Amino acid sequence: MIEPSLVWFRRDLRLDDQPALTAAINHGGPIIPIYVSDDTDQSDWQAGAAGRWWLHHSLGRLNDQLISLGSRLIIRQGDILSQLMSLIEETKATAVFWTRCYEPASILRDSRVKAELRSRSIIAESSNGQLLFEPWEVQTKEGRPYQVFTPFWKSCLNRDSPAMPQPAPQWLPSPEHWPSSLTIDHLGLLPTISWDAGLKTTWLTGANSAKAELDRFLESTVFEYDVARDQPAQRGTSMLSPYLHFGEISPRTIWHETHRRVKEQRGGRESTGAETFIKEIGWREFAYHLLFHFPKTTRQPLRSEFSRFPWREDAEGLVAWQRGQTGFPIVDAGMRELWNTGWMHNRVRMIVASFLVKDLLIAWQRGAEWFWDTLVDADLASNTLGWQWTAGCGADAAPYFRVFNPTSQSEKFDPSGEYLRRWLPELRQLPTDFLHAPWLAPEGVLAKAGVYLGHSYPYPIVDHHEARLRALQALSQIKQPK
DNA sequence: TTTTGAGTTGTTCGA
DNA sequence: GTCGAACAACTCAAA
Repeated sequence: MIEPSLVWFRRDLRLDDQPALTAAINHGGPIIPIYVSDDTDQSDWQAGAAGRWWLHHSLGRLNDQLISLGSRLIIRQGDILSQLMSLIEETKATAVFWTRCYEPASILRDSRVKAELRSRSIIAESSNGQLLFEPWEVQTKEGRPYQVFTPFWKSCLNRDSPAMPQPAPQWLPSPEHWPSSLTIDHLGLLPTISWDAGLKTTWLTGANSAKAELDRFLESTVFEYDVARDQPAQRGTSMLSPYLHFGEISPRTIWHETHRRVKEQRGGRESTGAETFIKEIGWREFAYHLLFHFPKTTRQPLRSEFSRFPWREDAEGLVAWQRGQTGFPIVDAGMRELWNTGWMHNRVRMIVASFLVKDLLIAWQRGAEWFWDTLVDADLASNTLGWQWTAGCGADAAPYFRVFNPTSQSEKFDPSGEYLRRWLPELRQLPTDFLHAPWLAPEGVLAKAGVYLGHSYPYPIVDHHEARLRALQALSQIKQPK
């Protein structure tokens, strides 16, 4: 008889394309799925409030799925290694399988856990279920990590296609006796004051919902993706980011399903939309590649000259930005969408980020921290890449002169003002001509729409024209002397 | 070693 | 209103 093995779930909350689970099945013997919440962990970048909310619900969905296979999820809390050891002792398990995480703190923790387990003659195996390509496998001809996306992605596409996803098992062998388990509620992942109403109405968590969302997207949206993804009022993006972050869907599934659907519906004809979409998955890969090779970039600029950039301390500006009270409708709409739903449209993320970093000259790290706490898809790799890119201090840095104009971005990507009206009820009555820049509206128009600048909606907290010049000036300051 | 081409998402200005 | 050029210079990756 083969002793049980533990399948240690972390950010791979699914049962299909789940190599850790496959490894346990192949190993033989009963399988004990576990989740350990480490409340002793002091490392940087603990899951933020929105991410914890998502995790709570997703653990429930994973448990549901396991129950339907005759299994269940065992929940523990405490130091990882001691919890694993106590489970091993209790269940007589001789093997632990898990899917790799790539955050610097996770790598450190997992390699210690692996070494400790092996030193106790426990089988400890990790596998890749979260990325199309391992960060260390993709390298330049000189054997170095890539720092520019295009050659990185070209090199990825020249490699063998990612493996086909494995279907979920039909049934899981269970132990005679289950070890004790906490309830998910016990982990205290939900907020104590209920600010999560908007999250509840926006999201269905879990692997089944992820699959449904992918199907919806691949039905037709993906073929318009290259254009529609820039319209925040539309549902033109996949909205798969939180599922990807928690591993409720795997990038391999997205990759193969997308290619399959393009073949099916387009008979092999190329689809710019689908290609652009897969490229976005490529950006996620690139973010992990960079985080793996440059772990300090979560706090420090990749381009070192930016460590002397003259960022401003501006507590008031930061709060106005966080609360969606900057007086720039597109910025405020985005920040309120974020606060309400735990998500923000990609185009708007760029606009609000550019505004914080360039118009307010507030350090990108402050923005990254806010996103980290409020996004349900908060992902250390993507968040770091995104903010460094916007600030111009990261890989593929934006040219110094690329400063988003919030008004023209708004007019260009939300021409009808539908997105603005959705999130800014106090501006709903304004004619579209003045909606993107209410401070330019005549008194009479504002009064008729019930808008009282400085009262019902703020005046712009900066003059964008001046702020742009100030940002360009600040950037010129850090240019290499001579 | 040196050279060459290229680099996610923009804005403004002037013709 | 539309269009092309200018906006720094640098670094990366590959030949």
